[in-house]
Amino acid sequence: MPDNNDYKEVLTREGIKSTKHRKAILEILEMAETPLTVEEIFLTLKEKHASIWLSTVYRTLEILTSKDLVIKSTIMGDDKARYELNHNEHKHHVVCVGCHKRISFEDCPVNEFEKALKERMDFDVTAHKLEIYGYCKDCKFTK
Amino acid sequence: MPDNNDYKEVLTREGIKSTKHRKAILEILEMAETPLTVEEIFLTLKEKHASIWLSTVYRTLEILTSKDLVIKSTIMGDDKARYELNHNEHKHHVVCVGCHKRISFEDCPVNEFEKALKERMDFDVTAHKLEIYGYCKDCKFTK
DNA sequence: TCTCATTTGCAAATCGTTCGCATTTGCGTT
DNA sequence: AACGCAAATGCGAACGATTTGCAAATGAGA
Ligand SMILES: [Mn+2]
Ligand SMILES: [Mn+2]
Ligand SMILES: [Zn+2]
Ligand SMILES: [Zn+2]
Repeated sequence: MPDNNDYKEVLTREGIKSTKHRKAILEILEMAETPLTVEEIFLTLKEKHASIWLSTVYRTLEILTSKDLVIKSTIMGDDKARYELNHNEHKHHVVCVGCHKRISFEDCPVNEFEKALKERMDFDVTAHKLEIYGYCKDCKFTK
Repeated sequence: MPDNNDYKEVLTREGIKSTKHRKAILEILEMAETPLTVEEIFLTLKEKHASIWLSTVYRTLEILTSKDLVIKSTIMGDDKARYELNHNEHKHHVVCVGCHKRISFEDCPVNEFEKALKERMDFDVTAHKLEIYGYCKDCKFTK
């Protein structure tokens, strides 16, 4: 749980200004245990009596994403984007379609496969997106 | 390349009416070699001098998707949905971020992994989404 | 402290998608 | 073949997430 100064350093390193909004948004993402929507972040800021505009939240998340400090994603059948802090770990999620719980895992089965793609079709992989859907142990009986 | 009657049969089997719009859209998806956006489908219909409204294309694709005749998807960093015929094969795509070429593959590395999830966290998998990004052999030198 | 590019406030626009409602059409029944 | 009705479509307006334009405020180096 870094304090404000840590974020200031991070932002400066990326060549962008350290502002109160940017630090506040990074803090909120740090606290979150699941990826948040723009609106969720916006409302959390409001709860903390911050005076901020929705478009500023959008612009902030956009630049933080471009600097790879934040990861943007969208889950199946959901129109709004979600954002989470980039901890630079390679992980994916299992999503319960019953209760919308998200459980992450780090032993990605795709890594190995990518090497084969390089061989097979001379394709240089730079990223991949994987998400698994189904019913968690609490929801399996209600499906 | 089925003729109109084949689609009529399919639509009837799903309990929905066989209309000229629905058959035309299924035909367009049949011809396509990549998933199409709603607008692309709409414009193709217009080229064929069809008199149809955009909202009808949306509604048609929605019902065809709900009947599992069509698959809806969105690719990273793209706001519009894309649709393709469901051939009931388990496949994924490698997408070139240079030229947007899509190459499908069927030897999915996730299938095995899903069994492990069942053991590890008692999670019943119903689906998964996997997409791999990078540079194809024609684009690797221009990146 | 001064300067200037960057960031934000604020409001309006954009754009893919959905909705409402009147009219038309497909299809099972007479 | 004509009939009746639920389903599908025409048409336009609304919606909701996101983007954009521009003037005012602010952070960071000189
Ligand atoms: Mn992975
Ligand atoms: Mn798969
Ligand atoms: Zn669950
Ligand atoms: Zn390419």
